[in-house]
Amino acid sequence: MRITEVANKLNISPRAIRFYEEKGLLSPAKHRDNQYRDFSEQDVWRLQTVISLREAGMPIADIRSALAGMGDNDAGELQYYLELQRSVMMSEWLQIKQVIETTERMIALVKSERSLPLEHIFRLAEASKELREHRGNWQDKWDFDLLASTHDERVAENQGNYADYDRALDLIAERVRPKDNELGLDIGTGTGNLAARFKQAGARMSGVDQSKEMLRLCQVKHPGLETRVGNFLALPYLEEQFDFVVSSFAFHHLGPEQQLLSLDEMKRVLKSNGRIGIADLMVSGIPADSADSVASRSQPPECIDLDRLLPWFADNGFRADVQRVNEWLHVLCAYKEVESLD
DNA sequence: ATTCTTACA
DNA sequence: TGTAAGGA
Repeated sequence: MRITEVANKLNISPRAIRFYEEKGLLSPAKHRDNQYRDFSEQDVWRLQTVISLREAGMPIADIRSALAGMGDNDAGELQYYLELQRSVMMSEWLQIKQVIETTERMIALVKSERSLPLEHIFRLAEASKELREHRGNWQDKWDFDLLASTHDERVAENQGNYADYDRALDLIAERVRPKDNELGLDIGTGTGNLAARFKQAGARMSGVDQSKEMLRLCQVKHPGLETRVGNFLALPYLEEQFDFVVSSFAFHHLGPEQQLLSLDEMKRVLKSNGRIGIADLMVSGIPADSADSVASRSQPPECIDLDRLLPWFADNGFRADVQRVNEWLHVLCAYKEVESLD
């Protein structure tokens, strides 16, 4: 196929194709006499991959390394990158939604009073700045795969805590009480240990993880789970999809602010009467003069501060209760508060 | 008529 | 990446 034909079929300009070639993303054969490019099916397929990844906002340089990692015509790898694309688009969509919301508030302000507070303008500016910078966030997602290969070993090493780990997973399943055919989401599902418990109880489970390697292992262990590559702060699902959202030993990886954002995300994908269950390392009542006492406390490297988390549940109409498994390990369950009609 | 390369916006 | 120019 000649370049114009390919360009028309893929809806891009010939110039773009030559540009990608110049950047080392393609290397179509060229005719001996006239130097006309001749695109094989494989070339076209590869080019389509480039286009898809570009549309997801991936920089040329990253596409090059991604393509280097996968052979030609590798559908499995492409699926992963397309899932990554969905994940990124979801996250951009959320940010756009925020910009729309602040814009609407500004419109309302301009309507009522004619003044427009300066701080709102700044807020809008920062929001769109984040949106622009977001296209550079691909790099973060690469590193997680390095951890994945080690994951199984680390879990195996954790035998000391394994009893409690298992007990916590049982406990969370017991508290959330999945019913037959309910839809559930496991965030940071890893190799699917927690999700599998809920699936056995009759629920239809989806699992999100940042690492494709992790999900690959998960698919092998639990073929019945639907898995998606995604971020805790931008779950790759639409609103009100799930009856419950659960997570184990993943939440503490987030910073304090991110934990709250993540709860917002959980609420977004939850149905109106949805439940939340979290099993993780948690502490409460850290003394105000924390500097000394925290240092003196023994183990927790990263830990969830319940005093920060619990107010969120109250503010968002959840009734939360915490059950202690051991000194650090807790199980937090939250149910939608039922309006009392008296 | 098409495509190619190169330079520049 | 788009556009323009000059050649094959």
